[in-house]
Amino acid sequence: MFRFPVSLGGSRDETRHDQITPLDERRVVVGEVDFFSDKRDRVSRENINDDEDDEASKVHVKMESSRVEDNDRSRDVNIGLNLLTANTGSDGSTVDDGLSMDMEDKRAKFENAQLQEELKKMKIENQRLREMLSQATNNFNSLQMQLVAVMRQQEQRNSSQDHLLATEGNAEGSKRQEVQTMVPRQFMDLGPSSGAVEQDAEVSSEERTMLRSGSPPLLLENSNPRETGKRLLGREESPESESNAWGNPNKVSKHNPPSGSNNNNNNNGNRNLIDQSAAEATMRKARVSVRARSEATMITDGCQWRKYGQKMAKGNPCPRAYYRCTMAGGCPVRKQVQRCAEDRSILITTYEGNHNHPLPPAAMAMASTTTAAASMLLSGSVSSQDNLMNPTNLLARAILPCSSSMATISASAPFPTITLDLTNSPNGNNPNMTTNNPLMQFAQRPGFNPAVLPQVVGQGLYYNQQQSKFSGLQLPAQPLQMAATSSMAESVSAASAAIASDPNFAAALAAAITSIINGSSHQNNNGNNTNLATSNGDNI
DNA sequence: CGACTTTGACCTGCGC
DNA sequence: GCGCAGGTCAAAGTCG
Repeated sequence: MFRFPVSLGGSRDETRHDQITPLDERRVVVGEVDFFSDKRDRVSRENINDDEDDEASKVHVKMESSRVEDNDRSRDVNIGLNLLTANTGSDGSTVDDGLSMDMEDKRAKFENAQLQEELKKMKIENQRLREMLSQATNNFNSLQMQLVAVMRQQEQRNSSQDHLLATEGNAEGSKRQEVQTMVPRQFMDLGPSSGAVEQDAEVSSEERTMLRSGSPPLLLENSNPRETGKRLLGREESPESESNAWGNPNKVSKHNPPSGSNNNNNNNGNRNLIDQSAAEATMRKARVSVRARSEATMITDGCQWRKYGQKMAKGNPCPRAYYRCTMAGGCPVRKQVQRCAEDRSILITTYEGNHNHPLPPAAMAMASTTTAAASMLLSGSVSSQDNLMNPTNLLARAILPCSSSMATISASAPFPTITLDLTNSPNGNNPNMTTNNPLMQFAQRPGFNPAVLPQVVGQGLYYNQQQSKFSGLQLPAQPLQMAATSSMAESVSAASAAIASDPNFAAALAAAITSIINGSSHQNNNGNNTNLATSNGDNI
């Protein structure tokens, strides 16, 4: 009995090519015809390429010499020519002066062609370097602008602090500043902690041992009362309460302040808790939006979803669908799916929340992507495009080592949202992305399934998340470090090379992303280590 | 029969 | 205070 492959969508041709059964002879004929036509196409394409090459050399040779036909022949036998010139045997004995002149001529033309090839390569390389330079310049400008913004913020903070000092006293003001500076850190802690089950399932045993033996949480918490509240709050949250919080963010803002005011008569404590609840609310509202071209109604991300609502959004003729994760009861993760109003082939999927249950690898990847993106989004103090250039934003650097147009952070949206745009085409506005961004190289492969990319991204980001987790817990990140590449540029080129050479694009991409992230995390770990130094001083 | 989708009603925040 | 828009709920319908 033979089972015929059933394709429930996607390209049928692939399965037909792969699985041909003896009873399938009629289809084999079709397959053979198709294959032949492919092959013929390929052959003809190669011929065309050869012709193009010949055309190029012809053009060149025409400038050098009028004997075009010889050039064609020399192109055809250029390897043989080398052998002939090296061979002074029997053939050589019959060569007269006229023929040797002809051979020399051919050799010269061959060398010309080689030089032409090298020149072409150099031009391409030159162009690439120029593009990299312009991007580096852009990055530099962005960083410079960000630095200015940060300095301005610092100034504003100082001025407001002075005001506080005048009104509330020194201690109050300094504590307030500390709270402000701690908020991003808290975000980094919150993300992983909220998905504790999922995280723990993936952390290796050694890492867990390190977590427990290296720095007992209670010790840390007791030693640093400022962080105690935050950590306890982050960890003691039951999935149910979190689910409620995610389900209705407004409830958070309603419920949390009274609890804070009940527990603390101290103004400082109140402020801390209010800040915490606000920060948590912000974290929970953080969203990761993925734009991808897809005809399907939904991106398959490995999770089970249940639709719980549909609404017509203003300004978009396509309805917005609301889904809830049903892989575990009370999972707070939700997603919205909507087609783009301008281009209906673009599917916009917006995720929010962290899963509270173990996930299959594919789903885990997407979950890691959203969590990491949310952490990245909220770990920075500024919600702007410039923030993407912050070296600590691993996601940004992992996804856009060379370009900032693939992901954007929206500060104007009601919730902080990071958008991963996978819809840019090679013919789009930013051709640099295709040449320098390994993700885009992958995304633009024929037959690329947009649903796969977030998963692959997630695989890489997952390691990021782990590192964020550790850094959030004030643990040394060095044991997790792998051999870091010397620079981002090397990582990118290595990634490109890996993808280009490996037929298994998914595996190659995973390797590439890992290498990129290693490069990033190396830089980031340096940053973390500086944090570590200060926080260790507090904690120990 | 259970899981899922559909769809109208309801709740909440926000701007005027 | 009112209306609007976004988001959620829950009853009814559908499907395997």
